[in-house]
Amino acid sequence: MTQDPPLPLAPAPAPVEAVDTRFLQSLVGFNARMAALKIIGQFVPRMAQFGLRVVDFSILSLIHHNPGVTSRQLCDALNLLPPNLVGKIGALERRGLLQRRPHPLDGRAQSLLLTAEGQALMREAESAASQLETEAAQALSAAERRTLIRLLQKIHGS
Amino acid sequence: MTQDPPLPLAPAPAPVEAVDTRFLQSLVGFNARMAALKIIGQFVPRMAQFGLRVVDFSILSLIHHNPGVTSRQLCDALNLLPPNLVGKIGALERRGLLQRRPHPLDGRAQSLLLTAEGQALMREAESAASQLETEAAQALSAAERRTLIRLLQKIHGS
DNA sequence: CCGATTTCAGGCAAACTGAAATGT
DNA sequence: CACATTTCAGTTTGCCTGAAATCG
Repeated sequence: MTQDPPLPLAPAPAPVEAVDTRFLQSLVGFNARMAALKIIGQFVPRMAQFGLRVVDFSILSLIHHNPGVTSRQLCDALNLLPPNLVGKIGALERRGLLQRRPHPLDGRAQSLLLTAEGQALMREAESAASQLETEAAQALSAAERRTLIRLLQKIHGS
Repeated sequence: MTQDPPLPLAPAPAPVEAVDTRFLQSLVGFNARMAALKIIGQFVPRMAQFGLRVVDFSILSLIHHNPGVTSRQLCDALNLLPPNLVGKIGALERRGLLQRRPHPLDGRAQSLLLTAEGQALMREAESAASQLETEAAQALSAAERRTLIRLLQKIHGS
């Protein structure tokens, strides 16, 4: 069983001056991922000022605007798995930012809501998020930003 | 040191019927991330048929269209760190999909190019990717898809 | 001598799987 | 009894930092 050494396929690969990314850039998924990484890259240090990760901000924001929401509902809205949410909720509770309460209708579930401290933190954090939004999408006009959000929602909301 | 039991802040949290996600949906980053996750979620099983992860597909696609490209150029184009790329390149080389060659101008770098097997695989994989693209963005017209890609590139290309 | 490219080694955080406890 | 919600334990994966080797 002699194994052939891999044959030289091209005579001599000329150095690549600029990488041609046209095929990948023709895919919506590639562009959406790159754009998300860029914006989130700017988002991370802002939220770090509040001691929050991006996912923590998402969780607290949903609880902020939906007092009494359950863990299951958060998992559905944020595309998280229940075991991953447990630790995050626990950490945020130990920091005194949210509370767990028995659910009024379903004894299995827990109602989540922000403490006064959590509400104060989220007012600042959401203000910072909205401000960052205008900077991150600085390359876009207001109309373009609205169009972009509408088209993105057509994808992940379908 | 008596620790106060967390005060009941709201009288009694009423059950949340539908989660209000309007604030998060006002952020470009949130929508871009959710859309990317949805599309990539459809992308993963397709690429698994070729034994490829999404990042492997991106790497092989760039080498396919840029024979002779270096690892450093791939890292810049795909937002990867060099230590993370080494193992992936090595695995793809052991599978016989690509080759490493000495760079003609820079002795530190390596020229990467696909083997005949790698080229055949990527012809099929890229065809599947293009086909999936039309299905994933089914909710969008051709004009909307072009607009979406253009706006996303305005963000991650700036 | 300094910087860039590639590579390896170790540590850290996040993800999924499986299963148990509780309640519908 | 079947199912849903929450939680815990174990495993795996991936990402990042630090440093070595090679070369410009």
